[in-house]
Amino acid sequence: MKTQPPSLTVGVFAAAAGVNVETIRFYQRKGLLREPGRAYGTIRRYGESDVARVKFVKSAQRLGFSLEEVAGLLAFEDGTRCDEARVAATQKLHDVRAKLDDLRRIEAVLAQLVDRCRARRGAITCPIIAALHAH
Amino acid sequence: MKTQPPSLTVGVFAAAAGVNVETIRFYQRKGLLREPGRAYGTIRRYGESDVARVKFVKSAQRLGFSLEEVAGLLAFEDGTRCDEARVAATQKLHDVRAKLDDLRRIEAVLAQLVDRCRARRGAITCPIIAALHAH
DNA sequence: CTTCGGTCCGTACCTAAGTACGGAGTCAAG
DNA sequence: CTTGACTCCGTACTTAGGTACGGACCGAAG
Repeated sequence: MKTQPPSLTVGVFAAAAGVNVETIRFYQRKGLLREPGRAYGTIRRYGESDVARVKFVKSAQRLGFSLEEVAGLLAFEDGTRCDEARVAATQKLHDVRAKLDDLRRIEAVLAQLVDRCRARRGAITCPIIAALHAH
Repeated sequence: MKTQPPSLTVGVFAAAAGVNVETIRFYQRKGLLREPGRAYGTIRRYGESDVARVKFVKSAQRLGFSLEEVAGLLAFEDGTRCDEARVAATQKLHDVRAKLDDLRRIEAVLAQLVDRCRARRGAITCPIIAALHAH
């Protein structure tokens, strides 16, 4: 596992992570991302792990985690003490599983809709709501 | 299936749906919720189906759907033409499945972390990022 | 050693999704 | 028929998550 030294400028870094430079700065202000020290000069350099981190933030966000929650997830990676991490991770695991259940329900209903629709049964009054109704 | 007539005032309705009154009005402005006509008087009445609808919106939101996307999902229920519905639903189905994949990945990593942590292997440098790294 | 794109930083602005406010109207109970 | 709680409506404010702006500075290329 070669951990190459930080070598990317913000511009390159941001592009690699698929966000814009301002977002990087924003995440730094929020404490989601370190501000690398700037050896030899006043310009900061970033590494691949930073890119991965930002990509992770974006993925988690798409799944409905707020930046604050993402910060919680990232804390595990950042070496919180084992006990705290376990408790927090267990909690998050519950959350995630609840989300999975909900999503699976939606998936089932959508799949069914598409299916019925394909079978051309005239007016399909799709019961998406009904399906979710069961909480 | 008894569809009782609208009989709830906004206040009761909002409480039943677990949101506040202003949110109801907001959803109406956004077209996510009908504004019931007000038979006999100037006060609006809502029914159980409205409650279900709002609850659905809230569920979908928790899963990372924006109100706009939720509106899209609800359009199926509201009887769009079959062809359009099928196309849109198919698209949504892809989205949902992508979300499911991501969530499952996170679930796996979290479960693994909790597990390892329970086994007390000292400092766990949890590779949440690495796991998500594979997109 | 100039030059010109990139960085740095503070501050201002933007959209989504609500929340709050205040005045006017309503309606059921006393 | 008055009161007090609730509704209605427009408008303004708030929070999260960014985006945009503009002046000063840096640093590699010519």
